[in-house]
Amino acid sequence: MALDQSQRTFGIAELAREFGVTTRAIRFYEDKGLLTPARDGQRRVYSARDHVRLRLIMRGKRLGFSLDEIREMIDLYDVDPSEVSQLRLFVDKLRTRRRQLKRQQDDIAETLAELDRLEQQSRDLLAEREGRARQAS
Amino acid sequence: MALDQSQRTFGIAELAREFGVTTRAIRFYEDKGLLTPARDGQRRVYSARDHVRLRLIMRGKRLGFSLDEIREMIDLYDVDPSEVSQLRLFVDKLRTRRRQLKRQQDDIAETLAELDRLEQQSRDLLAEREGRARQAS
DNA sequence: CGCCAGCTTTACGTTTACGTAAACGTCAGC
DNA sequence: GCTGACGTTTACGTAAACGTAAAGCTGGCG
Repeated sequence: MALDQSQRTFGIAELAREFGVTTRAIRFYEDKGLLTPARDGQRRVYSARDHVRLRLIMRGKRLGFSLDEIREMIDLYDVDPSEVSQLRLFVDKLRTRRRQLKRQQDDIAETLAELDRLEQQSRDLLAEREGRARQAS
Repeated sequence: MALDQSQRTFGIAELAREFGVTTRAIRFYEDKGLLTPARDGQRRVYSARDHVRLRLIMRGKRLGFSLDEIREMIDLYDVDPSEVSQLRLFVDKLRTRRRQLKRQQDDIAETLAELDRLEQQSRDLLAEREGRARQAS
């Protein structure tokens, strides 16, 4: 019952610093419906929920999703479970997203394997040159 | 010594069909230096190497990389191992790319975990409603 | 020969995701 | 009461990744 951390609010510059984006970007996300901060006069006040959402946005961006796709994903967290038909559609979206992410996992695995191969190759080459350099000295 | 599959060539429309992109996109990748097809008169002729490169391009796109980044990654396969300093720089790029990919792995793992949670939640809700529906009948 | 399918170049248009500048409000501190 | 830090809206600019005509070559087929 003490001070509840989840009740904190944030300023726009504060969020910008924490997540390494510009305030312009944060306002842009609001325009696109990804964030809906409260107002104190005309200043934006961000809740803990907005904070979470911004984290989700950044994660989505790192995965290469468009802001539209990210909004879809974020909105999944706020789905209203009252309508069954909506719930089925919701589960369907989950599946689609899951397939996409699994494909990304596979793509990453392949790429990492190739990077390993390339690194081993160049490591060998460097060692070989080191060896020859020692021979020549 | 029989017919070597790796010596095949491809037309632009053929590649477009196989990878599900437009010919416009393929030409665009050429403009950006990602592909360098040979010419037969003024027609483009794509080698097996170009075919591989296009596959790498598509994979990079699925991972959300920009064409510039993809070109950097692709060029890693063609690095000239003659200069040691270049080789060290090369290894450095490998590390950078690897870190980025590992971060993506983590992001995907987190997201998939949340999707699991959401799906379980909605599954429970649907089951509950099914139960109530049976009760009511 | 005409014509179509498939390729070519050139060039302007479009969407996404912000950057950047202008012009103004507001509050703390000297 | 002015300055400076921080915030606001409005609006034009821009880079990336193509889309979409427009207009022309070119090989084969009936």
